[in-house]
Amino acid sequence: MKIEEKIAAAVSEVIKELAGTEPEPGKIVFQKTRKEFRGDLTLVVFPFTKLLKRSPEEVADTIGRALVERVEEVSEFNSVKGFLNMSLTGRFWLGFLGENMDNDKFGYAAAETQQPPVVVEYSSPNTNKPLHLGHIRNNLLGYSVSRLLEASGNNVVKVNLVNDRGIHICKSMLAWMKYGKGETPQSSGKKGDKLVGDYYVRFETELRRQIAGIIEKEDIGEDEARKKAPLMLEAQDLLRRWEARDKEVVEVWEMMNSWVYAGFDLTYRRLGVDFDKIYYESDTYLLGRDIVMEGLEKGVMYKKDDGSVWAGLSEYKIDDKLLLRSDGTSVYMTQDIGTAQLRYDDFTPRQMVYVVGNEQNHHFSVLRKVLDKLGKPYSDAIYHLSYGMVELPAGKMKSREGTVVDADDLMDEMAGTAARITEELGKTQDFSKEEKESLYHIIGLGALKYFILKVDPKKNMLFNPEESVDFNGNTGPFIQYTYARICSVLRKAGEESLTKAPDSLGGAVLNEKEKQLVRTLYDFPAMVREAAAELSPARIANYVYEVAREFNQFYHDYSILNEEDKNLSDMRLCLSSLTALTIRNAMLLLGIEVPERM
RNA sequence: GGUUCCGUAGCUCAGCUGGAUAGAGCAACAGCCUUCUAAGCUGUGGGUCCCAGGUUCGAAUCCUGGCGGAAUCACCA
Repeated sequence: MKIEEKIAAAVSEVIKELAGTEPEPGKIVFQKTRKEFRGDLTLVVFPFTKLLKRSPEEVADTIGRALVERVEEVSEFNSVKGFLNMSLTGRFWLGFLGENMDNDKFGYAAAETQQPPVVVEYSSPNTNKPLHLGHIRNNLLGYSVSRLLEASGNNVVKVNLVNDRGIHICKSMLAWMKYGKGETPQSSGKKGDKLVGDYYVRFETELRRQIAGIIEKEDIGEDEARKKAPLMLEAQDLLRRWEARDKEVVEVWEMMNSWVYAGFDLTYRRLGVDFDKIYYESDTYLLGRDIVMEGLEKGVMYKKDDGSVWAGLSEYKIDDKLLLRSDGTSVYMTQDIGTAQLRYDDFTPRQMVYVVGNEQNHHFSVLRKVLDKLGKPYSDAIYHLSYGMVELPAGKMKSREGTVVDADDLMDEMAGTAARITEELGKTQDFSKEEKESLYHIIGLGALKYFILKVDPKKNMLFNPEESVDFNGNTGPFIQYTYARICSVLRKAGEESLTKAPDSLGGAVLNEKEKQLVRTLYDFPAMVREAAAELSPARIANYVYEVAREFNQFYHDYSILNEEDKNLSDMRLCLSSLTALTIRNAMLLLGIEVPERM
């Protein structure tokens, strides 16, 4: 039983004896005692003053006295204006330390294998352009949330839904067919996704030229001109040929997509994310159409005179949603209906998490309602993890203005900065070339990932390419550095004294700083559960920063290896060891590696 | 216009289901390396928690109404 539960039970007991009735269980909540007061746990007693008909001070004192008497782990208490601060015994904290210092999985719960899984969809790229900063936030969130769910005992299936068909794909295909002269990644040395992206840009450039010409000649609006532009008509024709399985078109499509996938694979690998299953829209969009047709037969959807099929949503006070165009082709919503069904058939998950930007909030709320109308049992299992935009100092990223921050370029820059700073500090003089490269990658990505994940997912965030590459303060490298420092101490201490250490724990007394650190480490398992429940890596990021900061204070103030009292020295080694484990495990939940030297 | 989200120090962000005097980092200034890694530590200055009501013993946090910003409401994805 956790100590909080034990104390809560005792509090409940005391109140029952005095007042005759037990307080509601939810009213007994503990918080960490604030630094300026003495104690480890604080109970707010205001909720009980009415029940006991006494002043907050009296209530706090009464409960405090009873707890010291009845709960052996509670050593003393003080009360300030209705706040009951209690201290736990050194024995309790040292016991916690000894039990966990060797626990590689500290903070992680074992998977409940019987439970149906949670499916997490993330990344979901289009195959017409390379990944950029926005995708990075998506990928990091999706990966981290998956790890969080795993660490709190869930079975998790990570899936990617690749949007590999549609008019946008046809645009880059068309440009390549018209202007490409057979260029391939091999012939040009370009990364496949970059090459295809270049042709997408080329299409847009040529298209704009045509539109401008049409507007000038015919004096019509831009939207109208766009519809008439020959390139646009050709792209639409290409889509129709693709849907008709035209051999030539399908070949080009397969070839260009394979280039893109090779490019994505490299980016994913560098980013450190992966998937258990990849869905392709080209495989699933027809299923959605079938389901919609079923809905039509059952009468939950309706057909307009022009042949288009709609879901009526007036009962939810929102506009009806088109599900099939008048020409019978499907839209984005149709396809998502299909993939939801497929996912349900594949895994019967208890929850389906979609990591998708907040610009699609409306889309997902409609998706749930449509699935509900269709009578699908999994409509409630759909959860849209909606995250905010990544903005640049100049505002939103715009491909037209060339302000898109490319994922590969960004990772290169981060590693480059890591290399420059590390060399300046002279930290890697005895590193081999491979070791250096690996380290700079770890630090550069650590900085990037931490920077992005420490922000609450639902908030928009600002990314300043000039300033964001900070390695001091509340940053990934700071936390990695703390870890490397601890490793250095542990290396010097050697294996033997560390394994012997728990035996001598009994003889040590924790000072305030040490106790504060242990207290923070103690919170880690609960923190993982909370972060998983909220699907918020930011909680872990901010927590692990606090751990690192507290350790550095302790490290600065007290000597570990040069402490003469052997009991103290050993205890501090244990404390350092558990701190390192906590930092490592927390960072791994964020998808961030930690180096043993830096 | 409807809906949803956001608004906390000069800047970037924390602040858990309501709890004590609202916290970090960056930037500025002042200190600390013959001692386990100074990517560190310590200190100083910096706040109308957007505004106004309400609920409560207690509100940055919950409710209502404003103001400001973002997203969305496509036979786009």
